[in-house]
Amino acid sequence: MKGIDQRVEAFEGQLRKAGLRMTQQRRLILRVLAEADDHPDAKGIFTRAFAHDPTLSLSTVYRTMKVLETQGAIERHAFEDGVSRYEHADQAHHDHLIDIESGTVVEFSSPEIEALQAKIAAELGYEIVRHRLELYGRRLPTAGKRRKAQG
Amino acid sequence: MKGIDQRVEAFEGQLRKAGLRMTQQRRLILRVLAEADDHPDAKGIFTRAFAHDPTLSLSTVYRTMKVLETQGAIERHAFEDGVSRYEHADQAHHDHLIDIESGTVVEFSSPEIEALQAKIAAELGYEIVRHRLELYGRRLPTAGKRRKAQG
DNA sequence: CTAGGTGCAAATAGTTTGCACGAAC
DNA sequence: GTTCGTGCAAACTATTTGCACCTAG
Repeated sequence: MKGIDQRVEAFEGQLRKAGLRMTQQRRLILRVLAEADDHPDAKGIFTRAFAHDPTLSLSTVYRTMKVLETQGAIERHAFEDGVSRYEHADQAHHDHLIDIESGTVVEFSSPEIEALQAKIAAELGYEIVRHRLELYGRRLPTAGKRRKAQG
Repeated sequence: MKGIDQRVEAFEGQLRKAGLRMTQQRRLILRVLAEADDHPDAKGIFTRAFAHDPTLSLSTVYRTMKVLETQGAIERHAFEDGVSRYEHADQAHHDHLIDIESGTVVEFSSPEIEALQAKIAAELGYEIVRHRLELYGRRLPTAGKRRKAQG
């Protein structure tokens, strides 16, 4: 897991490399994204950034998100609630499990599932460009000690 | 695969059982849905139905879709384009592969993937209520003869 | 008859865009 | 000094809703 500052620098590097300007607004939004460990939507990002710069506008957030998505610096997800949610893309690919009661998003990854997806697609005559896998579930009433699946 | 009329009757039965009225508009929308072998959005359904009854309104389509979804008679999907797309639910569960060039939607199902999903969720302490799996791909340049995966 | 359904228009919610001004390079 | 980016307000798209009228049961 990268540190916040490294992540902001990485974002900045991506923008510069693409010949884009590093404005105060973008720097601020980048920092908010780097600090986020959840999947905020545009308004959420705006709210957090607005606290540091009350002149920021929501349009700028949307425009910045679009730029960053194009650069591949962030990923946009559209969960069931209909709004676009974002997360920085400096991490390994993963899918999401959404707690239907609390809205909590848990990340996981499964190479086995990925492999099966590729196989199925190939059988249908397709090559997968990207995919979306979301599990919507309810917390199991367990005694305790569970840990994060990874692998 | 059920016939169109049987499907319309099934829809009608579901509505009646729920104590809801069978109006001309609903009958028409039901027929459009029963005849659809794709995944139309509200406007698409409206357009097809409107051809048979120019007094129909888009609001009625939306309201009807909501009722049908509540009854479990149809399924609503939100693919990447952002709009809600619908399909009748009188078929076995399946997921979708979307051709990113043509927009064509191919259906498939994989018990292996479903099993893995359940396993992963359980490891995270969750029970799956529903899920969403969409593959976005490009057609492979093949010589020919491929068939629908089903397994 | 009368509760539920419909059409229309207006309201929402999320997101995008035109324009004039300001800032990064 | 140019060009790109920003704020604001207005536009847009998908969907929902209030209201008066209509119709299925």
